[in-house]
Amino acid sequence: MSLTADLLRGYTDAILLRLLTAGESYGYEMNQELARISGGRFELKEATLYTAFRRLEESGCITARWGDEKSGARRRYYALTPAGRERLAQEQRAWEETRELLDLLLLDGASFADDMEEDRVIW
Amino acid sequence: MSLTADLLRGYTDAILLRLLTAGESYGYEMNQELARISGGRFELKEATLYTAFRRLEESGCITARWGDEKSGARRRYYALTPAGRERLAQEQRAWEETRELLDLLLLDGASFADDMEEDRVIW
DNA sequence: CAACATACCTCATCTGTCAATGTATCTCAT
DNA sequence: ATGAGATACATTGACAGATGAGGTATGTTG
Repeated sequence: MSLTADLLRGYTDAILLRLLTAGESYGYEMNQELARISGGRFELKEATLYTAFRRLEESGCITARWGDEKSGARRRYYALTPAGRERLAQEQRAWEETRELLDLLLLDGASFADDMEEDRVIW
Repeated sequence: MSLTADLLRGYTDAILLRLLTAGESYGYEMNQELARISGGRFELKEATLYTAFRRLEESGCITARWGDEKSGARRRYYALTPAGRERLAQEQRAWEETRELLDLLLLDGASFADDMEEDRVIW
């Protein structure tokens, strides 16, 4: 099972913001970077990627500029804004909370089948 | 920020399956149980809850039966099927993978701003 | 009797992801 | 030089899951 953005739905924006904390970059490169970092496990579909950039630009989390490439395809460079950094920090906190909750709801107390009748409460 | 299913999008089904490993239950009770377990942090909207049950029933992960309550509102009891257990196990594995990936992409290597020029690779 | 809790259900809408498709430039092997 | 493949961005329409708003019905309690 290869991980696509559907499982991380809602965190695409945060992931991109996080990447940009390393400095300005552009879509294609960022997606390659994601593939590299994740050991090939994760990559964004292009449509997902570029809609995310629009969203982030419109909400003031990133700014965009066209690069002045002398050769090769044109590139659109993105950079974090202060609002973007704030948003990232907030999403990171949300992730940590979500992670704990899902750990609790999905994984903790592994064995508790047929325990309902007893006083022993698993959760 | 109160956690709703939108942040855990896609894991609603797994959460319900997990609850049912403790034995047969019905929608309203399961939602209360979720609120209790999560210390009030999490609850499913009713529409989300019941669409999830439909989905799970259609995909053969749970079975449903009407309770024979002598008094009070009628209840629809759900129970895990073998397919449901298998599905849960699979979703649990998916969650663990997703969790590690998001930790990596969102949290690890906290300080690396302006390091792009150097050979020192953060990720 | 009114309010509230219990308990289930459906419909319309919104959001994020994605497949498909299109554009354009450059490199490299044949 | 021609065709394949990589680079790089963009748009469209479809789809799935979550939710707000509304509905039904019963039982309890002030």
